[in-house]
This record gives sequence, C-alpha cells and structure tokens, in this order.
Amino acid sequence: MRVTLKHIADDTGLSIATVSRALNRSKRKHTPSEEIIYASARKLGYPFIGGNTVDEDQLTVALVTEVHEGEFYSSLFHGFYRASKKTASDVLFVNLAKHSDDPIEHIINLSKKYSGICLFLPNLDKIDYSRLKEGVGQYPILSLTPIKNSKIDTISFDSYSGGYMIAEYFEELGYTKFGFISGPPAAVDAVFRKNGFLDHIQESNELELVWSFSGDFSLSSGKAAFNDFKNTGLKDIAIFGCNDHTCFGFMKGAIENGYKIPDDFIIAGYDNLSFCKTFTPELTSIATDFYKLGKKAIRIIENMVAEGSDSLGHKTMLPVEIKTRSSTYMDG
Amino acid sequence: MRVTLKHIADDTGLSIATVSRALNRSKRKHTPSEEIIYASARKLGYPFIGGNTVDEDQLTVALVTEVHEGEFYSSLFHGFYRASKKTASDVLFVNLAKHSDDPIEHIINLSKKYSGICLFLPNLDKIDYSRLKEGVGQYPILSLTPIKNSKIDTISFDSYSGGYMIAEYFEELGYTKFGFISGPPAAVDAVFRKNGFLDHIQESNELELVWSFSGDFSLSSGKAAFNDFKNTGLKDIAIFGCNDHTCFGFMKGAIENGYKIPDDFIIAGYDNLSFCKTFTPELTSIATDFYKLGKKAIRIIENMVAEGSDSLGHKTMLPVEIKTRSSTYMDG
DNA sequence: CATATTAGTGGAAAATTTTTGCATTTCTTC
DNA sequence: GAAGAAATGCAAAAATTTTCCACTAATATG
Repeated sequence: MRVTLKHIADDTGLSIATVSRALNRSKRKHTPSEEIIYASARKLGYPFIGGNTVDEDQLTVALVTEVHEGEFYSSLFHGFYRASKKTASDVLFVNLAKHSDDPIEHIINLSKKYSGICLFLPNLDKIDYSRLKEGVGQYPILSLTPIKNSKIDTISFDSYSGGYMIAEYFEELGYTKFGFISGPPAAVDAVFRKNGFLDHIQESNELELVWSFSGDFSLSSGKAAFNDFKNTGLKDIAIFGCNDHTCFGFMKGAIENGYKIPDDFIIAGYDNLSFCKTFTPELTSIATDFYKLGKKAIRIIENMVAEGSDSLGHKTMLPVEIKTRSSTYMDG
Repeated sequence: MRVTLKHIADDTGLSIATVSRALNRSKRKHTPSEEIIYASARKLGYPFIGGNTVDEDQLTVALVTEVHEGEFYSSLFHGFYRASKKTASDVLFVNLAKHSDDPIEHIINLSKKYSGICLFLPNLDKIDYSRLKEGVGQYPILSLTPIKNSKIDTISFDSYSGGYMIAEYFEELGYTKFGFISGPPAAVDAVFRKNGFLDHIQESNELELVWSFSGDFSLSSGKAAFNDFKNTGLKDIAIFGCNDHTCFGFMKGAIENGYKIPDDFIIAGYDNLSFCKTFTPELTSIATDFYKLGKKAIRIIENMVAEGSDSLGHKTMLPVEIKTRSSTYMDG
C-alpha cells in the first residue's frame, strides 16, 4: 500500500498540512517537529523526500553481489566505482542479503527500480538464469560470470587466452615439461583457464603435460599440490596454478622444503593480486583490469537502454595481460 | 519538481490511465508498452515502482565510503553485510562518487533518505564534520574513523591497545630493544598504534626504543625502512610495523639481504591481512573483527533511532586481538 | 504590563494526481 | 473474416497534496 502524508500525520500526531509543509521546505530546519516528521517519513518509506535530483540522462545501474572477503571484491567495486565516474551513469552496489529466500524474485524486483543490472553471482545455476530472463523480459541485464548456453549477456575476462598465454610464455622460456593445478570444477572461469593452457600444450609435439593436481583455489590446496609434486621428484618443469592463492601455497611449501624458485621449477598464477609483488619470489600472473570491465559493462547497459535492445546471450571477453616476474625468470 | 504519471505519459506518448494501470499491475507483463513505461518511469525517477515493501521495524542504514583497492574494503563490506543479516536493519553501500563537488551537502541529503549513516571517509577534516553535524541536526550518524574532538560519535578499533599489546608481547618474549616503523602522520589510527607501543616502552626502565623510521603504510616504505635498519647494524631487536604491508616490505628486503627471521630480528604488524599466513615467515599481527564492528555500529544506530538520542561525540572502541605467528617465534 | 511580531499549527478549500468505468480500437485465434 | 481478448483513451470519481486563512503560543518591544 502506498505511503501518504496521512500515514505520517497519523504516526506523528501532527496534521497533514504540517507534514506537507515540513517535507517541502527547501532548507531543512532542525525544529523538534520536523525531526519527528522526517524520522517518521523515513520509517514509513515516504518517497518524496530528499531532493529527487534524478538527471534524465543519467542511468542507475545496480551491481548485484554477495560480498565476501578477499581482495577480489575490493577490486571489483573499485573498478566499477572508477568507471562510474567516467560515464554518465551512476552505479549502486546492491547486496543480495536478507531477501535471500528467493534471490531471483528479488532481482526481478530490482529490475523495476534500476535502469540496468550487472550480476556477479557465481552460485546461480542455469535454471536461475532462465527464470530471471523470463521475469525481467526485455531488460538490460548482464552477468559478470560466464554462463554456458544462456540467454543473458555475459561479460568476463578472456580466461581461455589467459591460460593459453601462460603456456606460450613457458614455451618461449624453453620449457617443455608442464604442470597444472586446477581450481574447483564448478568455477567455469577456472575451467577456461585450464582449457587454454592445455590446448596450447596439445598443439605442439614438443610440449607435454607431465603433472597435474586438483585444487580448490585455496592456499592449503596449493600446499597439498606441492606435497604431491614433491613425491614425483620432477624438476625443470613449468607450473601453472589456476589462481594466485594456490601458487602462494605451492611456493610456500616448496620454500619450506628447500626448493629454489625459479631454479628448480617456474610457476605462474592468475589474478595478479597485489601480493604477487610482495612474495619472494615475485609471482608471474595474469592481470585483469576491473576498471575496463566496469566501463565496458556500463557501456553495454547504456547501449541496451538507448537502443531498447535485449539481452540475448552475447558474450563479451576482455583481454588479459601477463605480468612476468621473478617466479619465472632469474634476476639480473 | 515532483515526477508524476503525466510526465511519464508525455514521455512515452501514452495516456495517463495506461501508465497508471501498467505500474499498478501486480505481475509484470512484458508487453512492449509496459517495457517502455517502466523504462521511462525509471529514467524520470518515478517513486512508486517496485513493491515498496518497507518493513516498519526495519531501518535502512547507509554505509558511505569511497571505494579503494585492497583487502580492507572487502573486509569492511563483508563485515557489515554479515552483520546486516543478523540484525533487523538493512545496510546499503553508498559511494561518494559523482556528487563529489560537495560531499558534505551530499551526505546531508542522504540523511533525509536513510534511517542512519555510517561514514568511512578518512579524508574528511574537522571543519567537514562540523558542517555535517550542523546540517543533519539530531540524526543517527556514526564515523568509523577516529576524529579528534568532534561532536559526531565514532566507533573504531582500539588501536592504542593494539600497539600496547605488541610491546607487552615483545617484552614477554624477552626482548628489550625495540624498533618502530610509523605510518602517515595524518592517519589518526596509526598514531594511536604508535602511542600505545611507545607508552608501554616508556613505562618500563628495561625497555628501550633503539630505532624508528617514518613510513607511509606502503610496501616500498617497508623496504626503505629495511635499508635504513641494515645500516644501523642492529640485531636482536623487536620491530613493530604499524601495518602489515610495511612489514611485508621490510621482511622482503631482509630476506633478500640474507637475514633470517625470527633469528636476526622479530617483527609484528597490524591488520591481520590474509597474506600474513601466506608469507614466509608468517607474520604476527593485530586482528580486527569487521563483523563485530558492523554489528556494533548498526546496534548504536538502532538505539539512536529508538531513543531519539543524538550523536554527541561518544567514542566506542572495539577490542583487538594479537595473532602470534612465526615472525616472532621459532617453530617447533 | 499591554501589545506587536513571529513562527508554528490545524481545518478546510483548492489544486493536483491517481484510479476506475466505459466506449473504442487493436490484436489474436479459429 | 468474425469472435473474443487485451489494450487504450477519455472523462468522471477518488485520493492525495498544497495553499489559504484563522488561531495559538512564544518572544520581542514600547
């Protein structure tokens, strides 16, 4: 039911006329009555408060996530934040808390309020996306996680090329024996990294995958990977860990066991966390640019709004960059 | 000027009646007209869209920040996110982008919309806070950064005790010669950490500060600190770096120069970043609990709303915890 | 101490905005 | 091509908001 001045008047015990005047004054006066009226209006959710200065050309894009710990979310938010400064649109960060009995229903409701929606929700499955698409209809919506075979547009980093680039780089350095530590199979992104890496190995007769390990993105799975690796006794091998954390765990295990990096093996990760430069040796990694991701995502939403076009399952991939550091080559 | 159905009707070329009906249908139909009406309503900022299911008992608290990179913001957001799930209130993350010509004015406007505001804006100065307090009047507002001599309530971690605890711990381990790397003087928080550390040294005749260095929280200033330290030739010293990043830089420099930690010196940081456990040696650090911070902040706002009380300059300090790791003691 | 002056308030009229009944048009389906 | 369903516009009705006016209480003034 719509909230009216009458509700506020009843709640505060003042007349409708007084409430109307208090809410329309251009400058806020801090009289007791006005404080009470504002508090009540906020509580009841009366909409016409606070200079509704909505710029007609300015879209409001919601970035819908569930916040977790770790550098990733800061990077994502910061990228979108910077991007929003450079575009006409405004970005709002929306949590999927509370309303989580039915997140899809909640997102559909959000679509009524915002001009466009960017989703970063790796836990949604194909059925969720179908329901979502069904619910929002022709509406600018974008997923930041790759979805297989979906009718919702996605934008993500070119993970496949990232993995491929690592393999190429290892080959250039003269390595022929390769190792790989995988991520959780459910992470589509991690699977693409793996495919890119393995495909380049298969393309060449000289290159060979001599060792691999199933990890789960965590530091401890990196350590476990090293213990497995140690038992093989392999040396002179080039290892790709499908995220930085895993590599840190692997290197930590290696250093504690007296291995020298990059003498005994070389290793590269994925994500280019700030800690890559902190670790000794510094970790070669694939860098992703969240500012570019944010800018591109906002641009796509803006275009969808302008053209009235629909989200139809287009996939946009942003290039990634390799940052070579001392974990893959000797200093000096 | 208030947005009415007439504006939307003019914008879409449809009649007011049609617009009214489209917006009031309980279930969204995805006919072309309705899509256009919704898009126009969003664009113009018509308020009565999207099930206005504002729970009367549920407050909406805005966490106002400028998002930067680094693990810190993820931790802060994640803490508030988890806290909001455990309380009746809802938390919204608000950016201070765009409207930044006058951030204070913007925050004052936000106060009309939200039940309460938590600020994390270390760059605001005393004059800003005065203006803000003047502008919002009796309103639930809370700063998450310590402010000296302000009329706005603050809630933050007990940095002073954190520094003090480190000094006590060093003393327990039998060290008498202490070193310190400071942060930027503008960071009030870092100054408190320093004061706590130095005060405990001064309280005892046995303890002595034999070396200190002016850093700026960065990895590189940690490295610079190490170079300075190396020239002194000091050994058997216990060093407190006022944040983890500085310590990582210091340790990186030390390891590259063949120093052994904790044999040649011991070191402890502040923040308990996840990388503390990744680095070799693992870094002893002061842990701050952002979930508790969020819960306490929301609780304070809820109380202010319930009691109609004012923000008067109360300071709340949350305890911190020391996490001892191998940078300060031998293994096994 | 009486009397202007000012700010705040409620009742009711006026103005504005939204909803609804009804006739007409448009689209779909057989 | 006709029947039925859905959508639309006009205008009346209903709901909501603003404004006018009178009243009251607090403060200032002579």
